[in-house]
Amino acid sequence: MGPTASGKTGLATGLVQRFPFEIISVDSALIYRGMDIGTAKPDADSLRVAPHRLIDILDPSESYSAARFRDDCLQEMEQIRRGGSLPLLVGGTMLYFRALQQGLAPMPAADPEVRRRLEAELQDRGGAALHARLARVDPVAARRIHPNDPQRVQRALEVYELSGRPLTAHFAEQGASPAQVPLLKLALLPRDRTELYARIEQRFDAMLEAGLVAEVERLFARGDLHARLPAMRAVGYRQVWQYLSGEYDYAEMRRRAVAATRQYAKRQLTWLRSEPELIRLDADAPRLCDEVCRLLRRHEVSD
RNA sequence: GGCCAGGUAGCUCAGUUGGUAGAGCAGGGGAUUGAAAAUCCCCGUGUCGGCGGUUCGAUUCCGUCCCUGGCCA
Repeated sequence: MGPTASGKTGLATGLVQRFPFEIISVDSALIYRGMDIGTAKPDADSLRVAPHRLIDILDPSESYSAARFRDDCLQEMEQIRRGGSLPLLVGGTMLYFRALQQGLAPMPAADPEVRRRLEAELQDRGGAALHARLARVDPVAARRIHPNDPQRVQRALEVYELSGRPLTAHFAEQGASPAQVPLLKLALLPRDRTELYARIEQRFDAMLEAGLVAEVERLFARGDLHARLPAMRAVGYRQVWQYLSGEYDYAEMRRRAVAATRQYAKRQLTWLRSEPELIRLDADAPRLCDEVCRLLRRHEVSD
C-alpha cells in the first residue's frame, strides 16, 4: 500500500523477480481499458516482467465496486495459490484493502434505475429532503451520514428501497464475517510530504508530455462517455475532460490536476495512519527493494 | 521624468463612513461498507508595502518614499 507516486509499481516489479509472486492490482482506476497515461499504468514492457491482474478489466463506461473487487481479488488469490505462487497485492485504493480484510455486510448491489430516481429526487427536492427521508427510514444512518454527503445518503436510501430494510440492519448482520485472509501489510510512506508533492507535480507534467490530453480526447470523442462516470471522475481525467469542455484553460487544468492529486495522496495517508499491523517503509530509502527482500525472508516468505 | 491604478493570508481578491480584517483557491486534520483517483466534515493573526504626521486610537485620513502595471513623454 502507499499513496500515489510513492513507488509501489517499481518496488513490486523488483519483488516479482526475486520471489514467486504474482501481482494483483488494488486500484479503482487501473481497471479501465484505454486509461493508461493518467493512471500511471505500468507500460507493456513492465507488464511482461511483472504481469498485473485486475487491470484493463472494464470499459470506462462501466462501474466497478469494492464488493466486486473483493470477489475478484479473492478469486485471483486462490488461483495464484493453486498455481504454487503467492499473491502480491499492490495498490492505493484503501477502501478495497479494507473490504478485502474486513468483508462487506451482505446487502443489495447498486441499481442504476434506483440511482437514476434518487438523482432526480436530489435535483428536484434537494439534499435536505433526501436526508430527511433517510432519517425516517434509518435514523441511525441519518445521524452518521452528513446531509451534505449526497452519495452516502443516496446509497443508504438505495439499500432501503431494494431490500426493504435499513442499511443499519444490514451492517448489524456483518458479525458472521467471511474467512480472514492472512496478510503481511507493507506501506510505502514518503519521508516528507513536500518531496512526494514535488514528485506528483513532475509526474503529472510527464503525463502531459506523454500525451495525456490526446488520451482523454480519444475518450471524449467516443461520444458515449460523460463527466459523471466514475472513470471520468478519476484524478487528472476529470480536469482534462473539463479543459476539453472549455471550462478553463490549459494552465488552470494543470494546476487543478496537480492539486487534486496532492489531495488524493493526503486522503490515502489518512487511511494508512489508522491501518492496524502495518509495516511502515521509507518510500525514499535508497536500497528499498533489498531491504524489503530481507524483511520478507525474515517473515519466512520463501524465494 | 509626469499622470493614473494598485500594493491586505502561500495565491486571487473583498472590506473597514477611523475602534487592528474575511471569502474563494491552495494547505492541514478527520470520516470512509457495492461510485472510493469518489463523496463529505472541521480548521483563517495576517508588521493590511516602509517611514513620518493628524488622532485617545490609523490597515482606513494626510505627507513622503519604495515596488508593480498601464498611459504619456
